[in-house]
Formats: sequence, structure tokens, C-alpha cells
Amino acid sequence: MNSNTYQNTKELIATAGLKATHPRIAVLHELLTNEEHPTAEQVHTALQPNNPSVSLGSVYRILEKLVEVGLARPVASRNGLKRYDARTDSHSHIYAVNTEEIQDYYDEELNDLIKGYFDKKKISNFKITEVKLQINGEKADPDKKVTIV
Amino acid sequence: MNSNTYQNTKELIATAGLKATHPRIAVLHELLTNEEHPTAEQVHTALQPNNPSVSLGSVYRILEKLVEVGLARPVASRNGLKRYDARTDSHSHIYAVNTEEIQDYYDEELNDLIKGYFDKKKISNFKITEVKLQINGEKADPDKKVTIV
DNA sequence: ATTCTAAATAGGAATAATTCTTATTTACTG
DNA sequence: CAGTAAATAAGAATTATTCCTATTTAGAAT
Repeated sequence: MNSNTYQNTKELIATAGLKATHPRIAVLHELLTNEEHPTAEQVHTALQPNNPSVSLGSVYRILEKLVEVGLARPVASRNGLKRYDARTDSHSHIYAVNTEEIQDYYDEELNDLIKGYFDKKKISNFKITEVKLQINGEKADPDKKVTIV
Repeated sequence: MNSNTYQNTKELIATAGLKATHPRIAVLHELLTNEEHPTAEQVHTALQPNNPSVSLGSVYRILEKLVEVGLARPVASRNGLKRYDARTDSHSHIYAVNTEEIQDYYDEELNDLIKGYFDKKKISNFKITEVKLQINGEKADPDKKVTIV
């Protein structure tokens, strides 16, 4: 990655109070640029060409650390694999069941709708931190993105 | 379980085109009565007292089969475990992050709201099969249920 | 620039979760 | 009741994730 990007990613990590090690910078950068909500194994594979010494065990550990400090979020999935997302804005996920893909979906109107709904509700014994829509379905053409407009 | 319940569960299985074996009846009944969205291991543990010969490998296989025929649904979770739900009506899930619990949440108004939203949308390359909210947050008292009214 | 050290890492072992294999059992059809 | 395709138990194998330890390193202090 170019030195500007490297520096930016490094700063994100340092600002979060973590030691800005090279493996961490590499993992976070991969997560920021990979919008596929990858598993640890997929992140590790993607890093191999340019970072062959970053170990899989480290990738697992680093991802959990990034979640811990808020630089990443775990993504709910149904196939028993841990997945991650670097996007921290409020958005929803489209789950293509047939291709086992999870695609981001963002709509300010939807966010407002959900917020409005919960604003009217009385919630007991629970503090909501995040609400997202889980949109399950099947992709027609596996090579194209899903679009909702 | 009483013989009426056993018979009802057996009929659900037979109606779905599966051989109504005892292990299958036991697993489906456990899923119908356990609202905790259990893992295969939890279902197996729950069956032990009255069904000690049902093996863990069989529970895994049976759960996937129930999903295949529509008698169960996989539940999205973030901790890398496969969970299951026998409820097939349209509902959402409350994820208590601190207690790692998933609680059902049903509101017809919410369902209508979501349906209305998507009715206005143009969706390409995707066929929606199900939409639910993932309501993430933290439980205050771990021994009480979350309520949203 | 150098030293120091607490924290991070690589590498691999260990554990947990899930899937697969095979000999045996069984639900259901005829 | 007999037959048999499908299901199962039991355990092995595989995959996903976590843990351990010797070594390395980022960054603070000088």
C-alpha cells in the first residue's frame, strides 16, 4: 500500500491506543479495503503476497483486538464462521444465501425509519448499541452486485 | 414428551417428506420448545437425559436436514457458532452482546414498516426471502428478558 | 542514536466445532 | 413379515479458532 495509506492506517491504530505494529496495519488496511466481510483465513490469504510472515494466529488475535477498540465490528453470519467489517457507520447487510456473500447496504431513509420506530418504543432491561437489517435472499447472477434503489 | 406432542412433531417431519425417525422427532421437538436459538451441542446436551443414544454427529446432520426442508432456520450470530431457530414466522432478533443470548422479537407494525419500505424499492439481481432486524445491545439484568413495547 | 522493556509476534500445538466414514439399525413400503 | 434405502451411532477426520512460548519489536526514555 502507498505510504500515505500506510500512515493513515497507522494513525488510526495509534489513535485507538494500540501499538502500531506492521501486522496490525496490514490487517486493518485489508479490512478497510475488502468489503466482503472476510474471515480471518481470508484476510490471512489476502495478506500473503505482500506480507508472507504475518501468521494466521496473529490475524485472529489482531482482528479481535480491532473489534475490542472499535476499529472493526464482527458480522453476524449463519455458516459458523467469524467475519469482520471495518465500516463503522450504521448500515445493513444483504445476505446472499446461495453464494454465501454478505454485501453492505446503506440508506439514510432506512436508518431514519428504524430510528423512528425505536424512538417510539419503551425498552426494558436492554441498551441498544446498533440495529441493522438482515436482508436474506438469493442472488441471480453471482458475478454482479445486488442493488436496491 | 407427551404422545400428542410426539405425534404432532412426527407429522411435521413426515409432511416435510422426511422419514420420521425418533432422533429427528426429538431434535425438532427440542428446537420447537427451546427458544434460545441453540447450537447443535446445546440441543444434544438437552436431549441427553431422555435420549442418551442420540449422537452429536446425528444432531448436526438432523439440524441441517431440518433447515433443508424448511422446518428450521439458521440464525446469524457473531461468535462463530451455528445456531438454529424453529420459528418460521417473520420476526427479528435481539442480540445481547454481554450475555451472548439471542431473543426473539415480534411486532406486526415493524413487519409492515419493513414490507412497506421494500415495496417502494427496485431490487436488482436479488430475490428477498426474509428480512429481519438484528437488534444489538447489552442486557442490564442477565436473569430477566428484554422487553420492547 | 541507543537502551530497555512491555507488548506483540511467529510458529506450532492444542482445543473446539463441525463434517465425514462405515458398520449397523430402522422406518416404511409392499 | 420381509426387504431395503435411508438413517443412525460411534468415532475418526477435518476445519476453525485459541493458546503457548521463545523471540522480536514499537516506542518511551535518555
